[in-house]
Amino acid sequence: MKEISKHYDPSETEPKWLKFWEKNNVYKFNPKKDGEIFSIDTPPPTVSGKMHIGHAYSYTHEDFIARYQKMRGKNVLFPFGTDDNGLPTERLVEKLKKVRASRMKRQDFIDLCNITLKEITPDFIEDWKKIGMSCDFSKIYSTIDDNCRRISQKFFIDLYRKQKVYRQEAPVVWCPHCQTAIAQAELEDKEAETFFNDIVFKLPNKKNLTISTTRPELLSSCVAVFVHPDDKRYKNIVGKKAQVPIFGNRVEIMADKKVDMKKGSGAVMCCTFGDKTDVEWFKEYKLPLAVSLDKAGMMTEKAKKFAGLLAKDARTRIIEDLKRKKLLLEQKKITHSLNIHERCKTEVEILNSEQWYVKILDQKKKIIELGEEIKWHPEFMRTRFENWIRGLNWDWCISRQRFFGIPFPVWYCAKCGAVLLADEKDLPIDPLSAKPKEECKKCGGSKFIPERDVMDTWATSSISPELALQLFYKDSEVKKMIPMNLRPQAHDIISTWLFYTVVRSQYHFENIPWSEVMISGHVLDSQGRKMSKSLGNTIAPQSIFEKFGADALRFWAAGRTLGQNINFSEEEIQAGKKFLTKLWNATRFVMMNLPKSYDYRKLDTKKIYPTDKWILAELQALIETATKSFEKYDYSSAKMAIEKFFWLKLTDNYIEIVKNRLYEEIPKNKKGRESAQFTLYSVLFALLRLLAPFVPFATEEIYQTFFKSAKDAKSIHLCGWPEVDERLFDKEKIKNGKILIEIVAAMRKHKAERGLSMKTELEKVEISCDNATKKIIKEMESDLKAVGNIKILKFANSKKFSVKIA
RNA sequence: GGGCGCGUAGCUCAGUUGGUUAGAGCAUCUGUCUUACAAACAGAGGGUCAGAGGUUCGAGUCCUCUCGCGCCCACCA
Repeated sequence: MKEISKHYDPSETEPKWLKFWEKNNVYKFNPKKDGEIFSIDTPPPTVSGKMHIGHAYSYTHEDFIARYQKMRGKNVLFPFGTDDNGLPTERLVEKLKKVRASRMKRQDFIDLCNITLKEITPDFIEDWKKIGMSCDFSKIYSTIDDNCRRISQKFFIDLYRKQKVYRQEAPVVWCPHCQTAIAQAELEDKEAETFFNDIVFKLPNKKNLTISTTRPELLSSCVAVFVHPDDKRYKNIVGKKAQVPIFGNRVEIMADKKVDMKKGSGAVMCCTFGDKTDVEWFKEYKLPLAVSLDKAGMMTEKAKKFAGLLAKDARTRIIEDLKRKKLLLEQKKITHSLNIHERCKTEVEILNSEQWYVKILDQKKKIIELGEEIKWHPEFMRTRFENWIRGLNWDWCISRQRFFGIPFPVWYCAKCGAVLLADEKDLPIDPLSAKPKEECKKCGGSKFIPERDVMDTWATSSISPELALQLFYKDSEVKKMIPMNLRPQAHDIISTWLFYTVVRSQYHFENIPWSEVMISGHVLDSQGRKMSKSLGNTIAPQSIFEKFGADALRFWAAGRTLGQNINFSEEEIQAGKKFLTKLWNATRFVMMNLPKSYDYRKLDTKKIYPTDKWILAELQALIETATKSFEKYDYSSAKMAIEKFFWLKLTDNYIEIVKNRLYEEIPKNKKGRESAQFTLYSVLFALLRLLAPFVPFATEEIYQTFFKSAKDAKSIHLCGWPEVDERLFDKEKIKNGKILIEIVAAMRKHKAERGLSMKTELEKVEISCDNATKKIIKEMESDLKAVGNIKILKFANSKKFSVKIA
């Protein structure tokens, strides 16, 4: 055999096998191929420049499963796509190109987005290949491409026809920075310091009514004052009017149980809109609308002399004004939490505006039930899903007053306002450039106003099963592929992507979108903190590929139970690399001791030595454990079992024990050598296949270098999952191996304690044991004597097992 | 305030339905050039399983409470 390096070098092998897999279509999906289909609704990553370590962590998890299923003989549909429309993409382009969408012509900005995506997407996807994803990369969808626009619009029309989507003017969560409506799921909390201001409202009897507020700038929006119905202090003023300071208008004092008597003065102003309670009161008591903030977060004419100011500045000016007029009694510094927009961290407002909504509030119970039909891994993630649904307060607002997104295929009749939908045959369309082909069905009008809004990015990604399936199936074939087998994703988007997909699937197909979901955790830094750019504790996966290789990274990612967060640790990744070196060297050893073009299938299995039967039994147990674990999506248990077998059983013990049989040149023990050769070869080959889902590059390199002969599968990943050989099935032998290892350990300890070399000859070893144990040891006597270099092996009859060494 | 997860060796984590003396890797210490691997190998030390109570012949594991950490949600006047 030619000289082969003692070290395994991922930087050399990984790019080589990437090319090989692509060239040989190893992961290409053929819908017509035989075998049960296993379909995966791969998360389309949001195009963001570079893959981050969290991606690397959760995408490898799903790849473990995809590769396992493939080796089990399933026809695995593992598609790939990118999510690249909506606000996230707009923000990325604004950052990369240093532009502001709001200051550009609409079409220019859209063009720039498309150009930018073309520039950055290929590099972005490259990292997903580098990490060893076994997706079919030959067909990729992008959520902004023509086909996705078509499907997204088609499904919108479906929602409209099924009356699951409606347009309404109502208070909605609004981001003044992005100048668009957003959904509840896009909110984050932020702790902030502010002042709780005690402000004087005048009562008709000239007495003062103190109102506490953090938002004095909304005074001009005040439409009522509320007190608690049981509050004795205010009993006789309910129904009377209070005068709003500075602005002078009078508003009714009303009683409602939502008021907290203990908070502030126990009297609260209701503005349209300061918070969610204001919205509830507005609706319940049919209060008038008083808008003092515009879509950009600036004061309106309603705020009179404060008009045109930013809310923040208006607050300062109003406070000054109140102070001068002696209408500000006290300012208390408090910390409260407020809602910010997750994309830009701006404090959100509630604004009245016309938006498209998908009905979800009337479906809460149904969606929770659907969640129960899906199998969750881990199970507790379902609770998060249910909690989120129970807490929902708004229907899902899907319209965005933005630019780079999928347009609504809708016009409005200029005369009567009726909605006119585009014809499905014409999709995808942009209502801004296309014109309807018919007249208004309601009034016969022929003038139309196009919808300028675009859809929220989740409105498209929530039909990802269909986007993925359409890469390989016709429109008419999609329905029969639902539910798909698996949705893999991380836990942070249970309330968005996962939830919305269940909703959409129910509306379009009256079915769950997938039968199982697997939810990954996050990567934290070595101290368990969230990784963030501001903390400077992020790790680029690209630097890990370079330093340790993708396999080492994958090995690390397999080390934590599914659903749990993991602390980043370079030492752990180092350990993965060490494992590969060991695997490489163990293989080298085996191959050095095999004849050329060895065919393990030829050996008569009746001639297997007892010691060899032990390791084969261990292998059988391992295959069973690994299979069971993978079926439960518990890849970390599988990995751990494989690792322990390899290191503790195979290399530390079995190989050491049979070495001498292999070294023997004289054919007096030809059978012993052949049995060891057969065992080593078949154990290692099985082990390699068990490891292939975790470390696809290294196992491919080893397979191609040492195992593959002309008639074998062209890749380890096409070799199939190892199976237990019925002829060798004997689990009882595991117990025999335990006895053997115990004796070996005793001899090693004896030598180590005396500082002796492991080669040192032992004059006499005496084993005390019962007759049954003696029989077992006797069977393996020659191996035992050889590994310990024992001159005389003696037995003593005793119920208690012990080893005496002289 | 509610929900979920976590708390096991110095560190990172396993520990299946309760069942001998609680495991692994990293780190530490001692030794070994041993014809796969010295980035290796052999051995050793190291734990009141967060705390308290309970169920049980038996609890890291089941129940109750308390404490600590993390995440999600609510509160936002």
